Amino acid sequence: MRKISAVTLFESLASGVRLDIYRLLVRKGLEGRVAGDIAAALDLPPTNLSFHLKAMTQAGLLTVEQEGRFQRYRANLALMQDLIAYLTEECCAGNPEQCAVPRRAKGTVPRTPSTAKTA
Amino acid sequence: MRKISAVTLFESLASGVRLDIYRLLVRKGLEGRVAGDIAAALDLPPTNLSFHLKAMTQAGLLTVEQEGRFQRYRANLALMQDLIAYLTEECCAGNPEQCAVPRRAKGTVPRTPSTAKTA
DNA sequence: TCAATAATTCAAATATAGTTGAACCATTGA
DNA sequence: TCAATGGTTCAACTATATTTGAATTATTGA
Repeated sequence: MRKISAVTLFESLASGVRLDIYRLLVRKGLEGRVAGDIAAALDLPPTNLSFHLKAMTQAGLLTVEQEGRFQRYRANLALMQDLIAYLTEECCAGNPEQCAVPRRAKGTVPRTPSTAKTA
Repeated sequence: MRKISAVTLFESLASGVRLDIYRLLVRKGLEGRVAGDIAAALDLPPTNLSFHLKAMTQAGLLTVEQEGRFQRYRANLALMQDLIAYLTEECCAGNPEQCAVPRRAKGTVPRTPSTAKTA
């Protein structure tokens, strides 16, 4: 993960509206939700929702798939794993004994094949 | 973790400058760094650094301790654990088998006693 | 005591992000 | 075919964040 994408990802979560969108989609997992449902759930005007969904999708935090005239959005969980790894990379460099952060090799994602990067 | 603090934390990381500061301090672990060293390392004017350090400290992402006329800043690693847990709370609700996120009970931090919340 | 050092606060300026309604494009079903 | 539906884009506006230099506070060491 490069710095620019990390900043973009944090920007994607640094607003109440976008954090709500993300958490809603995390809860829904692979099912995701179509834009209209998200708008209804969060009581957002469609133009505003679209603005945020676009930003989040461009950041890679969400994926989108067309279903007829609906757009289905899903949270990209794998990318969140990468972001966490980036943040804690080199944590307590040289002093692993003082480090509270559970680490995993860079770029790996545990278990399921269902969250491959789709952005 | 409440939504308000999560948003504040993400805002704290949603800028190149602040992300650099945070990562620098994560690398330094318990040692941390004094403000002047951070300014030198990142080539920032002191007023601007101070602005960002204040925001990050108020968000709880950093802790600060006075040492004579120096201010020593450290990354609050425990809080980052909480933030990650908040994000993935209820991930894939009802469908844990499709969930790629490794989870831990809310509010817990693994291993070391050295990262107790100090903010 | 007092000049030097470390860092912060303040106010003004610039830059960036968020919101809105109107207009638009694509898909569907009658 | 074409009106209805789902969603996005655009342009204008509002709101918020970032940066800067000057002034300020606190601590230290001579």
